[in-house]
Parts: sequence; C-alpha cells; structure tokens
Amino acid sequence: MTTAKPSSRHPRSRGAGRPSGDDGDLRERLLDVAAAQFARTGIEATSLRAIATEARVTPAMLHYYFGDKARFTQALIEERLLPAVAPLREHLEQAGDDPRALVEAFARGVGEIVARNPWLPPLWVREVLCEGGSLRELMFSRVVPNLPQMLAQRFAVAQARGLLNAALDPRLLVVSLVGLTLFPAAGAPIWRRAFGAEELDTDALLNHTLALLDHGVGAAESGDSS
Amino acid sequence: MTTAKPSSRHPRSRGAGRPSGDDGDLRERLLDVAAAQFARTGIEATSLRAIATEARVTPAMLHYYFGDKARFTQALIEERLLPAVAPLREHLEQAGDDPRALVEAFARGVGEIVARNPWLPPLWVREVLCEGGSLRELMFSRVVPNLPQMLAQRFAVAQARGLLNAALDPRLLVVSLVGLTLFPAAGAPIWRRAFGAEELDTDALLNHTLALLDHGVGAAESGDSS
DNA sequence: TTAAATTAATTCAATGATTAATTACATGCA
DNA sequence: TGCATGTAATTAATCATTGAATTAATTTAA
Repeated sequence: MTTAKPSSRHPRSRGAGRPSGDDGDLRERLLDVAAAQFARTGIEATSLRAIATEARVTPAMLHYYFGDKARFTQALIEERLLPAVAPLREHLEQAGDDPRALVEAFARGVGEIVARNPWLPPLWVREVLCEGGSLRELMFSRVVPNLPQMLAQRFAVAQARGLLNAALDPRLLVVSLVGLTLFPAAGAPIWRRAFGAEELDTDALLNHTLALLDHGVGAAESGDSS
Repeated sequence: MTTAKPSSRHPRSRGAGRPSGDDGDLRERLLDVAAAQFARTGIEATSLRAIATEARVTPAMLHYYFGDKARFTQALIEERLLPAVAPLREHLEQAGDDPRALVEAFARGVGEIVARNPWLPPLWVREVLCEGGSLRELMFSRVVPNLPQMLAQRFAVAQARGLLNAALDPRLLVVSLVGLTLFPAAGAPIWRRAFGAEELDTDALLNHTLALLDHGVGAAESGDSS
C-alpha cells in the first residue's frame, strides 16, 4: 500500500504535484463529462471506460477520485444535480398565488435551469421518470422533496378562491406542467429532426406554453396578457 | 452442424417436436418479456441473459429465434412497436379538421395504445426521445413517418380558418400535445409516488388534458363541452 | 524527498455470441 | 400398431470481449 488513497473523500488539495497539463480540476471535468454522457446514453449503459476515454484519462482516475460507480453517480447527484435544480424552488416560492404566475414561474424556472444544464432533461427523463431509473428514489428524497405536492397545494388554494379553472385537478395540473416544460426540453433534438432543421427556440416554446395554458386551443376571444 | 438452424427466418411451424410444456409460442413470449424489460431498464442496459432468465429459458434461445441482439430488437420493433403504434394514424385520419377534435383524437388514441401496451411510453421516452436512444432513426423512418408534420399541417389549416388560437404555433402545439399525453403515461409510477398511493386514472387524465386544452388554467367563463 | 496525481497492468465477473449435445414429438414405414 | 427416424425446440457448455475494481509503478511539482 504505497499508493496514495483518498478513498473516502476528495483529494481536492491544489498545490500538490500534479502532472496534469490539462485545464481545471480533473475531478470537475470528470463530473461534467459524465453528466453529458449519462444524459446521452443512460447511467447503466454508460461505462466508466467511456467516460474516462472522453475525458482523456485512464479509467483508474474514476476510482481514484470517486471510488466505485455507485459513489461516482452519488457525487454527480450531489455536485451537479442538486445545485442545478435548487433554483426552481426559489422561483416558485417567490411567485404569488395567482395560478398564471405560478405556471409562468415554473416554466421560466425550468427554462433557465435547462439552458444552464442541457444534460439535465434527458437525464431526468431517463433516470427519474422511467421505472427502472437509477435516480428515482434519490430525486424524491433529496432533489425536489415534496415540491410536486407543494405546487399542487397552491393550485388547490387558487382553485378554492375561484382563480383556477374548476375543471382541473391540481395534481394533474402539476403533471401537465412538467410534461409541457421538461418533455420538450428533453426531446429538443427530436423536434428539430421532426420539423426541419430549425433550432427549437426555447423562448418561443415558453411563450407558446404560456399562451396554451392561458386560453387553450380555442380561438382566443380576448387579447393575451403576457 | 447437426444443429437445426432456422438461421435467417422464424421456425414458427407448430406440429414439430417441441418439449415446451409452457404456454404459447416462446418466440412471442420472448418479445413480450423483452418489451417489458427494455421499458424498465432500457435497451442497452438490458442483457439478453436477463431477458432469458425472466422468460425461464436459456440465453441461447434468443440466438436461436432471433440471431443477435441487433436483430432481436429489430424484431421487437417490427412485431411489437409498429403494430402498437399503427392505430394512432387511423384515429387521426378519421378526426375532422376541428382542432379540438384533433386534439381529442390524439389524446384518446394515445390513451388506448398506452392502455394496451404499458411498456410503450417508457420505451418511447428512453429510446426515441433521448439523444442516445436506440430507436431514434427507426421511429422516424418507419413508425410514425411524418406524422408530426401531418398533425402540424392540419393545425395550421385550422388556424388559417380561425378555428385555432392564433397565438399558438402549430408545430409547438404538436410538441405540447405529445408532452401532455405521453409524458404522464411514461411517468405513471412517479406520479403515484409523488401524490400518494392512488393509481393514476387514465380517464381522469384524459379529461383533465382536454379541459386544460379547452379553456386553459384561467377560471372557465362558459360550461365545458365534453 | 515526499506526497499527490496519473498511467499501466491485472483480476474477476458479466455479457454477447455461438456450438454441440439433448429432448420430444410427428410422421413414414413395416 | 409399433418402431425407427428426422427435425424443431431446448439445454448445457464454451469463447472472446467488455466492464468494474484494484494494485503497483511512475511522474510531477511543492
């Protein structure tokens, strides 16, 4: 055992002898590369080898910095997923009780998060939404604990005050809202492919979503209020 | 080479000596098991061994009936995915030009398909929507060739006639529609988990979606028309 | 010269793919 | 009717490859 073993915790310490002629912290780079690759291929289907290769290092580096794959994904969650999603909560808490404001806050918040972390939607869809996803439990217990319930609750209050379409179910509205925002983001490449080469304009999507939620599909009788 | 080799094509033929004390065609069963497992774990991350194990047979059976993994998934697409999705096209073609009717036809069609093939939404989300999905190209070229464009086109026509909210983009409306229908279906387990133990009622979801698309989130001024 | 950072090489299990042997039935033939 | 035989269906066993995890050796800078 002459090997240096950071085993449980990150080495971090700068200043030590590191031959890395590369850019910033390798540890960070590994997380970034992994986030992108996990989003592309899925966590289970992505080999540590592939990550290491894309990061131009040996697979052993992953073991050096993170231990095993489980702890690696754990680190990814702690240091990428959680910080990325955190702003959404604030967005929502700042929004008033008006359901339209809530909806807009949610859609705008998701939009910003996605803009900053393009890898997030595919990862979320794959690993949280789907049944066998690796991040299911974690997402619920740590990332957005009872955020869906909180949102539904506020919709329910708005509905009781007559501010929300009475035909809607507050909880299903949350589901719809997520579907309208995260789903298109996750599928951006596909829409591009389906509807010609144009990039999916996130601003346009946001406005469209709000317009849809404002009036529905029927021809609007009054002007919009955005 | 004393081995029987159906190599290129399905053996199919009944009447021959088959020790299988099991139920129907093993070939079919393998496809069903695989569909479920692929939906749960993802195609890449699912081993042939796992499929064989769950089907209570040897991995060699997969090779016997299908060849390699690529041809196996190909068969799954041809014999499960394509037939499953086919009805949607008819549904849409029968619907009139009224956007509400179109929307309802789509939502109802998706609902029926999902009810019949619970494995479809997760598989679709994973393998078609996401970038690294294995079925991307195939889906577009074979399963629903230019169906999105067709839908968008009809929305555009309706819009030109003043039947559709002018603030909407026909193509983005298609995106929203898919998000509102497929996404909740794919995430059914999660909503169950998020909002207590109740099953996600697909009928309720359908009605909710239609209500949302009819009037938006604002308090409705007129009675519903369902 | 010391310790962090990194590479190279190794081990072990799992996977995809394949082959050879085995089973069970159906049919032809006596 | 009963037996031999061919063939589809299936299992057991094998092989090469890949992946995760580990260890030892090497580089680099403080």
